[in-house]
Amino acid sequence: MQKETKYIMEKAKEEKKLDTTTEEKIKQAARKVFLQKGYAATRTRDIAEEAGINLALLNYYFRSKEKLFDLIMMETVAGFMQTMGMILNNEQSSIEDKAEAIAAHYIDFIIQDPNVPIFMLSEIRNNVDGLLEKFPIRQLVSNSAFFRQYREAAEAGKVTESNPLHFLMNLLGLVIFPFIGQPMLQRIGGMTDHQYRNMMLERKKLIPIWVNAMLKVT
Amino acid sequence: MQKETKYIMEKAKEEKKLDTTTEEKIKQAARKVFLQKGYAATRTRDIAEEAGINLALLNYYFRSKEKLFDLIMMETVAGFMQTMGMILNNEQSSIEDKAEAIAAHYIDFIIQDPNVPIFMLSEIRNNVDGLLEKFPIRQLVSNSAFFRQYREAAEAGKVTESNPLHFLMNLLGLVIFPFIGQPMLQRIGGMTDHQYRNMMLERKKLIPIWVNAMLKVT
DNA sequence: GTCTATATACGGATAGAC
DNA sequence: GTCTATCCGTATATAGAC
Repeated sequence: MQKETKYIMEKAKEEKKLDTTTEEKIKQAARKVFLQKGYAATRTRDIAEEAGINLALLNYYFRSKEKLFDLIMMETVAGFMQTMGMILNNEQSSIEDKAEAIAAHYIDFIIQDPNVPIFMLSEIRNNVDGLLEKFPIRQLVSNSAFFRQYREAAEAGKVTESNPLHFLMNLLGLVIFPFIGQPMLQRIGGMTDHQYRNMMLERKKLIPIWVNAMLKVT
Repeated sequence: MQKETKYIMEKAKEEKKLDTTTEEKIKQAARKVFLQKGYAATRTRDIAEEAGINLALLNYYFRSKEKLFDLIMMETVAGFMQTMGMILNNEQSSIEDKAEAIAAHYIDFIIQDPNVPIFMLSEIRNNVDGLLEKFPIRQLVSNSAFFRQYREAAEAGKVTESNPLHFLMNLLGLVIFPFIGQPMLQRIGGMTDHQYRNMMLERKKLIPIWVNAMLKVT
């Protein structure tokens, strides 16, 4: 009876309070600091302070700064790619639908977590070694329903540029660049954070229109 | 007579040999390493080694790592903005001409120095304090001939989206994003460096067509 | 101006008490 | 699991000889 009570309490601790676990607090703090400052510029002490824990606990739970970073990086890239794969491989939706879905999803996504793009792109540049190799990019993207649909449309003369990679980089550029260029672009526009955010939300409707127009021109 | 000879020699040293000066060698090395790895990840020893000079000379000429970085950063941003200002403030050229000029110039420019965009954008993110404040952005961009022309065209119903900032961020996104996303995009396409470079060169012609199409749609 | 040697500080990581 | 105290490598910067 006493044993059973103890067991239940431990289970509750593991499952219900998972978000307030020390380990989890460290991970969340690490995510915040790493995404803000990048790997090289963050000190393990910053993370400990942000998490409100003792520095030694970071090494106790995650062994090293690098291992903790790799974990955060993997989760972040995975979180980013997952939806991409879902959308691009939807056999039911058209090319236009997919573009709209990507714009809508990623604009909302990045507004929630604005540092994700610049973080991923600048860390991948250094981590040339083999971070991307751990993700099934060719399966998820190159061999996607989208790429097949696009090639078919090009052969049928329904789109004018035959390379689907141009289309994908255009779409992602229109969605992502305004966020990574925000410090500069917002200053050019003389806008508040709120105004800039609204402009990004506008683009959920505008980008599908623009990319559809791009599909039809010589 | 002796004085004059000495003067001539010093002048020659200053003007002709300027590129092989120790000071200049350090600057060039610093530029290379900073742009590749970012401020936090570069060590002054890396720069000294790259320049083939003694570490102490770096501090002798530039006082500190941070001062040297600030110099490189300022020159890089200035070099980037200068042509932008020239193109946007050309009273003779049309909106379409300007888009074409920007695409052509910056694609060539970034191919020569591929790290410039991700370097600028990721360092500006940290340097929130006041790097951009040192540049006359509003004068160069917000009050440019381009912004005026665009607003006039919008009023005359010749372009469908009335905010020139949308147009500018679209154009820059189409030009710049494929470079900062290269590690990911090149992998998706399964391309060699050479093939990717050719694709970027293609875009000098394609981007003007695309942005013109975007100008005309609802 | 350029070198060697070194001061000084900082950051990652661990030992060991509780 | 969590803390304090500390070790140790490394990075910036300078002192001082040449």
